[in-house]
Amino acid sequence: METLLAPETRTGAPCCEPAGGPALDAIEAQATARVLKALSDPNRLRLLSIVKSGEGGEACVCDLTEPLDLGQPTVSHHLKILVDAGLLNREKRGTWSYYSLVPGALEAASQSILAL
Amino acid sequence: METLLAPETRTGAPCCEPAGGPALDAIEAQATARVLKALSDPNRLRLLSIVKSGEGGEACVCDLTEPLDLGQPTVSHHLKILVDAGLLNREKRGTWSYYSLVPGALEAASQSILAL
DNA sequence: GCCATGGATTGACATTTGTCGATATAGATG
DNA sequence: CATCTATATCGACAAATGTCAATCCATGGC
Repeated sequence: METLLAPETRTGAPCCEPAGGPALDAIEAQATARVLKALSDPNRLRLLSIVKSGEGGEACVCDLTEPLDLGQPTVSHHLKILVDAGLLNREKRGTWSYYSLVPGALEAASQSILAL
Repeated sequence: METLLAPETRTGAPCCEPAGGPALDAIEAQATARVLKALSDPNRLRLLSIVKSGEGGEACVCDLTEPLDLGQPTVSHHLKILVDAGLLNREKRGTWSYYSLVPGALEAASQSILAL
């Protein structure tokens, strides 16, 4: 369940690969696609957005169910997908589960597109 | 690394909402998800990568079928999805169809993640 | 005109995905 | 303990997705 996205499987360089690099192989493509697939649903994008703009950068499920107009099990399911993709963090405090962005995860996903 | 270049699809404000900006609405989320969904398949990522690193930034279907180990109809299908998403351009020259990246499209997709 | 070739389209099929209702679990509260 | 509340998980189901084989459409060469 450790599906954290590989930060720089491409090159050792931290950024800015020049044009003309070799095309990605099947393994890299699959890893990148796994994260982008988690981002490819409108409701999950809204979840991330709400969490990001939430108080203290976090939100609990009860804050997320109503604005999306989805059932609680469905929201929980989407949140699990985002956690599994390494994009969200879950912290349980009392009865509530608080979700927050994994620092740098969205930036890494963004970079993976530019690195094509 | 501020959320720059939020296109005018966002709010009336031109740019740079502070951290507490409003979350995306359903319409924006759907539009962003449509592009990211096109990017959420490993074979399509490889197609984009091969096209990008191809001679003159373009490639025809015959160049793409073999490295992906997929049938020609399947490759054509994926290419259509990428064209429909506004990521690839198709130009027919003679018998061949040449595909090339739409300038700025990948950068825009990348930004749409940061703009969450 | 006829045929070969590159590519798009169609139809079918198995797999995955998004959603919901029902149920289970875990912490708080009486 | 009994119960309520917030979440997670399970089972089901319709819809979407990725793939292939077969077929159709253009274009170029004879």
